[in-house]
Amino acid sequence: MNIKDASARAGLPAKTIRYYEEVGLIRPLRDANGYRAFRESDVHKLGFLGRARALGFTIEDCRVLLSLYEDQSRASADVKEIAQKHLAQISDKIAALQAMQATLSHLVACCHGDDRPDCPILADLAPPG
Amino acid sequence: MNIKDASARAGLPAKTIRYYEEVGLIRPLRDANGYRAFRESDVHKLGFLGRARALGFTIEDCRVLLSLYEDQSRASADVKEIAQKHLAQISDKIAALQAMQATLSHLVACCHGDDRPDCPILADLAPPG
DNA sequence: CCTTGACCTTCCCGTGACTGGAACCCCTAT
DNA sequence: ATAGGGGTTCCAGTCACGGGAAGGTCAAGG
Repeated sequence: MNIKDASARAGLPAKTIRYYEEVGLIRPLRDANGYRAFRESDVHKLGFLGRARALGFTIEDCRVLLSLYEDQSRASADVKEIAQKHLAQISDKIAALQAMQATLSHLVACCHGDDRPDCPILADLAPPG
Repeated sequence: MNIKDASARAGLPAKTIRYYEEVGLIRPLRDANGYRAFRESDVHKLGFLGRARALGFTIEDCRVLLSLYEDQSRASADVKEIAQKHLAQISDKIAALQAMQATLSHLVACCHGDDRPDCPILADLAPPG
């Protein structure tokens, strides 16, 4: 299977697939003409990677998750730990964004938003003094 | 005022200040020895930039906001529009992160997390079929 | 006068996870 | 022979800096 079909099957851009090979997440075979030859197992891995990335795992997390996935003697605790750390980071990001959201939505609500220069948003951004 | 004092006053790393000059957000004077000479107005702008960045505005947003800030004849509607667009992006990011959070926290709760290989997290990441 | 150490300068590389594009090769159909 | 639609590599750019090297400047102390 060439890269375009693998791309369609995995739902990932060809560029992304080449990148995943570059960083060593997959190792497709090569045809005599140099074209990548994807096996079912490669497409399967790409699907795994696409889902893991969609959940926000980093490439390095994906590397570990993939190796755990393929290790039949893994401990589920190892997977859970990675997921929990990632969850904590997600929570941190959400909290930071919600803080921005709170401040900004308040300021936006206060700004009359017409052609007059008076603006509480800029007033808040200005340093005190 | 040299860069270290400006850094302390503005609460921004010296590296960041140099970067802001590089991208044209500030234009400090130069002493005869080539050192940057920060005026009060420069420090003031840096404070503005630090706050705007803390609210998640991009550098390009900051550039526009700063010009509006210094334009006494601005229309508050212009400021409000930028803030509203930014707010929309923040909301999108929060929603995406919350979706990840929901999926992941469910999977984490389902994973017993011991030394057995059975793991619903990996099972969910695996493509169907 | 010399040295030390804390400043300052510019310049270049690295970050994460790709994306776009150039330049070029391969294969099939017309 | 050529046109097109694959494929390949490699380089540059993204965003907002941070790290670190190489070297200039300045005030204080011996």
